[in-house]
Amino acid sequence: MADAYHHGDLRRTLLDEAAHVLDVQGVGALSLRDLARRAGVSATAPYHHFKGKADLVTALADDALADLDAALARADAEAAAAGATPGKRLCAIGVAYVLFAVDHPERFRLAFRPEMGSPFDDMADEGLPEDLVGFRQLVRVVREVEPDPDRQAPTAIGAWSTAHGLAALLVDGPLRTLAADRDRVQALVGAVLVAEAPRGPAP
Amino acid sequence: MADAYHHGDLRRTLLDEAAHVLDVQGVGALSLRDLARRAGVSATAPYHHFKGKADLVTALADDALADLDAALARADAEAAAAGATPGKRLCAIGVAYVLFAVDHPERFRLAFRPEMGSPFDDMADEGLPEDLVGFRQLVRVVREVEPDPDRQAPTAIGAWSTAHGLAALLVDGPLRTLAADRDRVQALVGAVLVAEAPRGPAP
DNA sequence: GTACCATCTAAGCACTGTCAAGTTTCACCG
DNA sequence: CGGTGAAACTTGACAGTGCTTAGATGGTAC
Repeated sequence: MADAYHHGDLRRTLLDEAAHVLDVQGVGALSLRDLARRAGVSATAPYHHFKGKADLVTALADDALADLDAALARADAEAAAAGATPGKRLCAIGVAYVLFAVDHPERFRLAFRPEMGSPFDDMADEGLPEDLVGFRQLVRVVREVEPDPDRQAPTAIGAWSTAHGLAALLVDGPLRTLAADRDRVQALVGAVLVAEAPRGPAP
Repeated sequence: MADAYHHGDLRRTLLDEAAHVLDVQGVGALSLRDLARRAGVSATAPYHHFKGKADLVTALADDALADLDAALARADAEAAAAGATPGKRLCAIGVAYVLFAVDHPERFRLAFRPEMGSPFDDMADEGLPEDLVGFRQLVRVVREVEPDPDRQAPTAIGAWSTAHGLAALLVDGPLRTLAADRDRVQALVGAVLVAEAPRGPAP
């Protein structure tokens, strides 16, 4: 079955191996040949499953974005189950966003790094790929927090921007030294999100 | 003077050429050998001015960050000269931040991309390299907007996060399609920054 | 004038992504 | 059961990369 030829599911194996390399060594360490070696196949075997390196990396980025998305959806669902107000749910999503970035910096980076193709390349007119549950929930929650329809878009983009920016500054920017201390990160995220929260109906 | 040997200022030439390649072809297209070729020197000449590729790219990232910083400082100075309130100045800095990212996406990306070394590697305890004028001005303006000392840090980080996040989403994220339309970007930035502005003393 | 030293060159290694052509194996159809 | 076509994989090769080691060059200070 896994007898050299007809490996079984080489595509999946390559992606899994790539995810592992990504997490422990970073994007720069990704090499098709190395991945092939790890999977026990020849150097050119991956070309039967991906158009090239860029294609593989894009698939990996898709997975990474899906992971982030799942984390957001989970956080919102938990908050909702606990009976949180829309404001608190928005906050929970933001915290989950930043914590995901801090916990999986390489995955987070890759999701938003289009140097060889990006998950956002195929976008609907609405501005979001269809299958991003967590983000759709964000938009929905914003709609509850912000009653004025004209201000919903800026509010949603603003909330996302703040969370994303904070995550980026913690992962790649000048706040990097803080990222090691998870408790401090959580406190900081809370403080920032509260300070920047939209002025919707009080919680 | 520029007679093959003792090129004159190879280091500067290489960085300039690199900046050009960066702007028109992206980080991925940067290659030491190519840069050497463009400068008309042998493939290994750059190694007498940089420890390696990572070192050159880091220097380039430093330059990029300095450019961004200068843009911020300029924007704030102009706003201040026009007699803007602290709130408006903060907004002007934010707009300048996002517009810089949209106008020079590759430079912006590189400044916050530590794959081969980052401008933030040598950081003071305060959390910022000393020579970042624009950012120091940001902090100063925040101090005027937010009187409560305990909330100044979160407010400053929040403002920075929002601007940075919005910039990142416009450059690398799902808002990429908007980035082409500069007017729309400007409007969006205004709307978002107003929505997320700290609730300091009214303007 | 000569010794020094920063600057540059030349040759070579190990590695990469990718292409072209050949080989193996499986699934299906008579 | 035997054959056939296609998918999965291999071999071999090419151009390009970063980087190291060893040598050539030329301005500068004694």
